[in-house]
Amino acid sequence: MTFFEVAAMSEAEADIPPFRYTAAMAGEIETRWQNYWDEHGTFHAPNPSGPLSDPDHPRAGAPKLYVMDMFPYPSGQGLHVGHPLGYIGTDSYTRYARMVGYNVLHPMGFDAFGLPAEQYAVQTGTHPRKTTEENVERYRAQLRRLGMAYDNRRTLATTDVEYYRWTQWIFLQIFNSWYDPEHKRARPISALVLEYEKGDRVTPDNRAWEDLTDVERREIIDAHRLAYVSEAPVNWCPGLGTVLANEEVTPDGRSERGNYPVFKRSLKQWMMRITAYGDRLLEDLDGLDWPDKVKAMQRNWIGRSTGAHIGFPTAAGPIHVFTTRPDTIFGATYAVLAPEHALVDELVPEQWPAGVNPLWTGGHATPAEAVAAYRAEAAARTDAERTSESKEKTGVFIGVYATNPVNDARIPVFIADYVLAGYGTGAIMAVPGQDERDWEFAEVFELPIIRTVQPPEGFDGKAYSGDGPAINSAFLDGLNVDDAKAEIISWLEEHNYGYGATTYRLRDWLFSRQRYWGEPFPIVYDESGLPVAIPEDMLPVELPEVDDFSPRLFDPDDADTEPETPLSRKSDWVNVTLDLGDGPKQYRRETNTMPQWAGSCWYELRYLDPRDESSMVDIDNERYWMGPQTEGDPGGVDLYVGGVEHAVLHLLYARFWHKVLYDLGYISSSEPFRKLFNQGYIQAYAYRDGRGLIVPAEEVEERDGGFFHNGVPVFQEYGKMGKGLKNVVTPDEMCEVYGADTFRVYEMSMGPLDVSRPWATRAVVGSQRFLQRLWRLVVDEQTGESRVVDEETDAETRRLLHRVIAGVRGDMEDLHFNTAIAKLIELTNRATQVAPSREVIEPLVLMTSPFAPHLAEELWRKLGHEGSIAYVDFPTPDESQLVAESVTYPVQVNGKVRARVEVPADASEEDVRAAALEAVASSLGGKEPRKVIVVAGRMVSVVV
RNA sequence: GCCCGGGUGGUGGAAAGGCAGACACGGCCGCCUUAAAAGCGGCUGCCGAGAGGCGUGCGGGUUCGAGUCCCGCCCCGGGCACCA
Repeated sequence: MTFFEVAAMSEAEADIPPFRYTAAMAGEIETRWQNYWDEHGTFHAPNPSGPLSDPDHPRAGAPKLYVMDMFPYPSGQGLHVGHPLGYIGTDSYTRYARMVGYNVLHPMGFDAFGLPAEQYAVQTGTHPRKTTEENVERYRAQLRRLGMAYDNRRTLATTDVEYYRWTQWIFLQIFNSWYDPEHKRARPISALVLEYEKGDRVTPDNRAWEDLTDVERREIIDAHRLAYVSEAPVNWCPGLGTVLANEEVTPDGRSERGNYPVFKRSLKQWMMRITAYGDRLLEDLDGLDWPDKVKAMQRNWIGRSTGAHIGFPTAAGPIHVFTTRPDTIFGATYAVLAPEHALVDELVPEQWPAGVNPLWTGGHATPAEAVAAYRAEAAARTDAERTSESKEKTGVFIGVYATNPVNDARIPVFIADYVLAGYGTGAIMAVPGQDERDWEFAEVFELPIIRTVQPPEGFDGKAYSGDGPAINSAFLDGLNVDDAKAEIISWLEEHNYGYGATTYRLRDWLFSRQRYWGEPFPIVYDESGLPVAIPEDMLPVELPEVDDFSPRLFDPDDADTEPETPLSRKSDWVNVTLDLGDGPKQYRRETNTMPQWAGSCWYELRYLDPRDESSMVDIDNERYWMGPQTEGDPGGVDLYVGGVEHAVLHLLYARFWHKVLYDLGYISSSEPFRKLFNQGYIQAYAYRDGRGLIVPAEEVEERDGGFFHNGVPVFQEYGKMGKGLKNVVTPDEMCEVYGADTFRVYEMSMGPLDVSRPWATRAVVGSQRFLQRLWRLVVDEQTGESRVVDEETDAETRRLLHRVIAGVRGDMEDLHFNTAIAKLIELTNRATQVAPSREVIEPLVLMTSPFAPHLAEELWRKLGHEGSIAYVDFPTPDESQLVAESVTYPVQVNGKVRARVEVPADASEEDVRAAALEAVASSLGGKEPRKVIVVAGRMVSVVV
């Protein structure tokens, strides 16, 4: 028998009073109130205008509060108790906010495109839409059972045709825009066309615009679009049959999903020009109320570095390097290209130059052989080997010398795998004196080392990368690093050797996937092979029915394969006749679909105005809920709660789309999420037997400090809740055995919302006892009648009541739900010891309602009120009750507490001092105190 | 290696520089009960019979007073990592 069966049985068989707050009683109350809320639309939030406006709503025109959770992907497993932690947190917080007067918007939706439904479809033939919709319904039912106060009119799933219609519409806005670096914002592509037409902008080859063919013009324009097709190296994953974004590839070169090998291949794919927004995505982080950790991760991912591009002349043309330390150029004693660098083949000479150091040639007869051998060696090395810390620097001389433009020094050119093809220009000037990696390389290959920054006195390291005066650097000597940088950059620009530059680690976002279950692109191709946008009035482009949902899959290790999309096999859909303005013509549809991130890039906007059929969102509604509140405020959702795992991917993409829509004037906020909060995770113990097999966690007993399964010792481990570890506990089981309110209170009282913690079913009973005591304060368990009396409570209880009110309010504002609940328990425990006075019980019920809403509604009724508790004013503390009548001062002698004295709250400092000294007289042993410190209201400290 | 978090009873966790361990789980004792469960009440950081002493990862420091602030370490978790 499982824990839950035992618990359910003992309850059923127990001889309990007829009106006790049991799980069965809770279940009945909870269902009844969930129905009431639905029928009355209790949690509908009024918009200022449009179909969702409601001037008669109790919060119409009130200050607004927009709180959102990261919506879930509805998996086939349903929710476990870890999932709703954040949801219960935001639900409790928003229920509180509603009671203190806010017009609260708190919606919920589903991120429903994605791989699992598609993979299930491939295996079983079930349409992913069917699986997805069933899973969404299951999630909805589970969340409803927990009493979530969502505005259900605003719910959405990214797979709804009416939703992805607008996802496609946004794609078209991005496609039809370009980034104007002069105005530092996106502008309509038509403005760019106009510039070319007027001759304000020159074409790449300087020909006049009117002399270009239509196709040539389109190619020029397409090259500026924020969404564009490019033939570029992408991450091709044969095992998944699709390409992946950089963010979806792990550092060891495998797919984040499925852990298949990923290969760099040049393929034609859709890209989003997120790099154009690099500066703004970086700088605007400063104005966001986000965890520093997440900001740091985004900064790191964007990876902006400023420096210079510098040309180092060679016989075959200049080598362009990027450096963040142009000030050290006098110390550049060699140059390095990435092994794959395109210039290498052009540079390599027939013969080694005379007198070459044999160490540099790798023992090869000619430079060409040395290069080929090194390339083969580098390609065979895994990434892990390549970057392993202990690895000695490798490389090979390619037989040519470049010229250092500042002093005409002849410097050898190497290829080495410590220079990456994908960053900067794929080439560096090596300055061993100031760069640790270059120093190591220089030691291996016996290259000269010249310091150009004076290290501080006593510096005994090798490369010195800190600040200091320049040395050995001609006209830079004596300048500090920053000044030397500025000086050398203007010198380089003046002499045409280089220019100041900024590079980013951030790459453009690979936006197409070779999958079925995603948004189709609103794009067709004409006879020129160039993309043509589907007009907005022809949206949505619906996902067609197909027989085979899978892309073509390959041997995961076979890099030499080509993607084939599921939609491409549907030729009657791919080849289409459309009238796009110049009469019916034949077109070929785009057969890629959008990545799963697309739908979650803008859902915060659609919640605002889900029924708007003429626009994505009405800007008046957007301005009310998300607009900037003060000068310099970026606007956005007031509180966005979710896991830290989305720190880079989702949050960076969503910010990017939001900024494009802002630039184009569709919305008033420049950031989607003003405040971000990362909730912790609930994990659980799992158990393995002697053979290493997982046993069901709920069947394990703990005794004598050990764990046993059917009497056999097992070993405890800790991890994510999941089928694999056989340690899943579901909210449905919790509702069954304890009721939703108990479950909610338990999750909120376990600890602070942002801390991860282990699940402990057996501890849930503490929350149930709390709610049962609260219930008993109001309801006679034998008769079901109210026990509450109208007499005032005693003075001490009254002071506690107001202290609790003040404390709970503060805790709620700070999302400190665990301490708020502790205070409510304290008040409840006090209230059970005195007469059940309405003066105490009503505010107690109100304060408990954000956490245990069904129970609170029920008790509010029993206290004689009508309607819902949802919009009743939250209790306000009586300030006069917050000052105690008397204060107990601990008295310290030399830092140790030796006595306590109770004095009237208004006692003077002298009186407190006198009382304290008298109380510790014996501890002083007749010695005269050297110093007596009285901290008003706190304590007395005596020093002898 | 670098950048963030975090180390408090048997457990989850509380503590504007001011009584360390609120609240809860578990444990022990008691009431109720033929009995058990539920419920209710009491005790529960460690050492000590007690008086008392010791206690917030370790070592220093500032302070009348440090879990909290400063310096140097150790351990755990997360992120990044040859990014020029």
